Amino acid sequence: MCWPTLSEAPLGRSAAEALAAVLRAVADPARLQLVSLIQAARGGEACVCDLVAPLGLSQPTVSHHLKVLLDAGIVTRSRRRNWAYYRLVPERLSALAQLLAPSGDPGSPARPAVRSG
Amino acid sequence: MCWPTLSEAPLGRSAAEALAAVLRAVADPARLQLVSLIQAARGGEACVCDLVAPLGLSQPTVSHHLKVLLDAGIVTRSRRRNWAYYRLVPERLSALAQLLAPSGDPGSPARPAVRSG
DNA sequence: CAGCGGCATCGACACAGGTCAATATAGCAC
DNA sequence: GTGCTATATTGACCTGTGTCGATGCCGCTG
Repeated sequence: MCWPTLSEAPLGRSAAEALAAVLRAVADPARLQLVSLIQAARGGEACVCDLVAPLGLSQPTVSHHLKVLLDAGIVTRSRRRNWAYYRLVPERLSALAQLLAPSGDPGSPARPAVRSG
Repeated sequence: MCWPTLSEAPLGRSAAEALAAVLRAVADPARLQLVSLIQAARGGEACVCDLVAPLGLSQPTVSHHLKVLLDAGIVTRSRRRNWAYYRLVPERLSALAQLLAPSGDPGSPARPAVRSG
């Protein structure tokens, strides 16, 4: 998927809503911890049973957060035996990062202020 | 400000909440449009009167969204005459992007999956 | 077949947050 | 001073959502 350029044209309403929907998926402490835990997990994947304890939330709540991340395309799910393994989609996070700061350089702003009028 | 590494150690609760607070500031369609409009504005700054019409929201609502961005450090405010001029802080957005995808390369994931799981 | 473990869904609750109308504040013109 | 313009704040409403307990579904075990 290719989002419609945060910093080029003045973002339309629907484009802004689509981008905001994905950002809202990661704008939650529990889901940020889930992303961090999944990424740090051995093999780059983790099942729900390994995620409930570190978060200190109930199992249904963890499942809910994982579904939000799944619907946003941040993670993928694969069922093996009785367990559901979640895995990150790094391209999605990279694409999101690109939209926030296309240049990616903290030292060279994408749009420097005009200095001589 | 330096946030505590999304993808290294398994993010603690308070660290996740701090990061989520800043992400929540930009995870809103109106505020994304504001960021886009301010960045595209001449001189890199815009006053409230120029932002109300494109957003199609009331003036108090636009002021509210600008305050959220201001409190999150996404924009700065400077008053001249009767107008309040808002300007982006590109470092803040870049720092946020770095946290989401430290590598920044969509083609080279930060943590490749081990194959002998 | 019955039983059990892992995960998802449902229903309900409480709180956060986006929106507006009304009002307040600050600076300029007269 | 009064009045006007630009912006910020307040109060209220209503939707969205994070949370849990209870329950349902699925696959494995015996």
